[in-house]
Amino acid sequence: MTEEGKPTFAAERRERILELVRSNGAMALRDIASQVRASEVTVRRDVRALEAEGLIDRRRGGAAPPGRLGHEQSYAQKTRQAAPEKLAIAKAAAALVEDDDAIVLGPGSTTEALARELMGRHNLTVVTNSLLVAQVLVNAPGIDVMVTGGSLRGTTLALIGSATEQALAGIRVHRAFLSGNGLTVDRGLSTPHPAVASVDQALVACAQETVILADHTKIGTDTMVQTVPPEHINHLVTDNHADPEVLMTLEDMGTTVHVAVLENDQGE
Amino acid sequence: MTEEGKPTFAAERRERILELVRSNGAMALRDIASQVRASEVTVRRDVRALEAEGLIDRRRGGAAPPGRLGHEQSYAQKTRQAAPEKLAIAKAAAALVEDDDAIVLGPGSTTEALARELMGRHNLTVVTNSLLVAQVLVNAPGIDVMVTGGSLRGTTLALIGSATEQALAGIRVHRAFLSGNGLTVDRGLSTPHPAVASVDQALVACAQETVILADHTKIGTDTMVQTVPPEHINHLVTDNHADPEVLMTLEDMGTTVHVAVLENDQGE
DNA sequence: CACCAGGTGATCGATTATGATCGAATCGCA
DNA sequence: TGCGATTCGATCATAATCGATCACCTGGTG
Repeated sequence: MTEEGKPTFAAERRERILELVRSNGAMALRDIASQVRASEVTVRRDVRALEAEGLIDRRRGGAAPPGRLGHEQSYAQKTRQAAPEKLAIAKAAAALVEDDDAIVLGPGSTTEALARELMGRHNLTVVTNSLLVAQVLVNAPGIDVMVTGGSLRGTTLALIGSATEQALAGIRVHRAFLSGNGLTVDRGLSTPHPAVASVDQALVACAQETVILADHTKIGTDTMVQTVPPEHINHLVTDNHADPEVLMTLEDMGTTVHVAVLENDQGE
Repeated sequence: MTEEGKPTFAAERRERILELVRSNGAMALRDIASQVRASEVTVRRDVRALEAEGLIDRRRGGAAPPGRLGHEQSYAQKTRQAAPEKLAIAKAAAALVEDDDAIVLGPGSTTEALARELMGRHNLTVVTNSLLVAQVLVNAPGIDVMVTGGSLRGTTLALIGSATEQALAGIRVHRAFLSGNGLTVDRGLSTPHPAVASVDQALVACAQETVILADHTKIGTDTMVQTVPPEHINHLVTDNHADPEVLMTLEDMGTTVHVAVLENDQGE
């Protein structure tokens, strides 16, 4: 040694490591060690210290700049988490669908779950503006899927806009299954998005009966635009955590309420 | 020179896999492995982990972007067929799309690849009857996706039927990009399915210009129903394995022929 | 001069990532 | 429907790295 003109103090060496990693991206511990003329053990100690300060990301075999791995949760994962209630509701709602029926399925993870429950049905015609629903049913042998046209909305994979409403204009089906964002006794079903609301109304308009799928988190919530007034709701399918008072009031207004019971009920 | 100073940490490798799959669409496990210089076993583990996070869709033989709209059965077949050619064709065809354009994209894996190439465009309006294409473009920020209505055809995830044609009736766009099953000098573009043919004609009818995407395996093949007569084909994009005689004949008939050249023929 | 303190390097189990292999399951094709 | 081929999952083997402990070196201090 002593070849080094610089007495490599610890702090100085760490600065150098930081610079190296910042400019080179991920680096192997070995390479860092050779660059700063220190043993791997020492560099490992340094990197560990830098990691504690949040200045670096440590990983097996080396180090990398921090913050690179921002894994965002995907839509698919979100739907998986609230699954049990939605599944129960979907199973209950499936009882309202008969063979040889023609129905409308709106967008939403609950209706998507309902679609999955319908897979084995025979001679069913399903009209939907949800690409998710369409995809679920595309391989079901006994089911005809009709997709409405429209502008594709990225967040929900639903079709909306005037083209959607036009496509729905000529269609008449038995029941429409919808799942909005909020449901109250006063204002019925509501959604925060005006264009979605408009389409929801069109979906309802082409069915003889309207079925709302709403888990308890949605009941009592009101959002911006009303889509279905309470007196137009023929059926409501919800879970057993919903407020019984609300349900009774709705029944008084003529809605048939179906309560899906969760089997393994985690207490609260 | 991009030497292998890259340490290839697990986290970086997974990021790379994500990017690969996101930009290339469905990929075979083997190809991913060779791209990231890791064994298939390792890639399988990575893909499994990514799937658990909901960031990727795993399927037999490979991985695909999440979002559920998949080519389940046709996946293996399609990815193996002529992936590099299709990619090259798609890249070439992308040159025919300008910003602020309005175009029609038909169904098919080649048009789907084209859709992927268009991801970065601004102010683009894309009309399609393919749910696959719609799915690809749904997350592109600068692109409006209009989906035609219609009956969902399971094998290709395309919308067909009179509803589709009706939805297209009121639409006028600059160019239509189609990819049929066969293309000959005598009969132009053809497809084995009558209903698909009818929709293809409607797609062409609402565009000022028609662009056909066809790799060499399709050229010279004739199938049941003619969809686009040769004199209506304004542009043909194909690869450099196509029969030059056919191309010249088409050019004599007024078609502008674009030949995509394969750059890297790796690992096949 | 002896001793201590901080930093550094070396060594040794323990842990981890990776790759190979084999039975099982699945797919494609006839 | 059955068969060959492919792919998957699981287990094991290997190699690399990690964490911890110890030894050493250097400089300061009583």
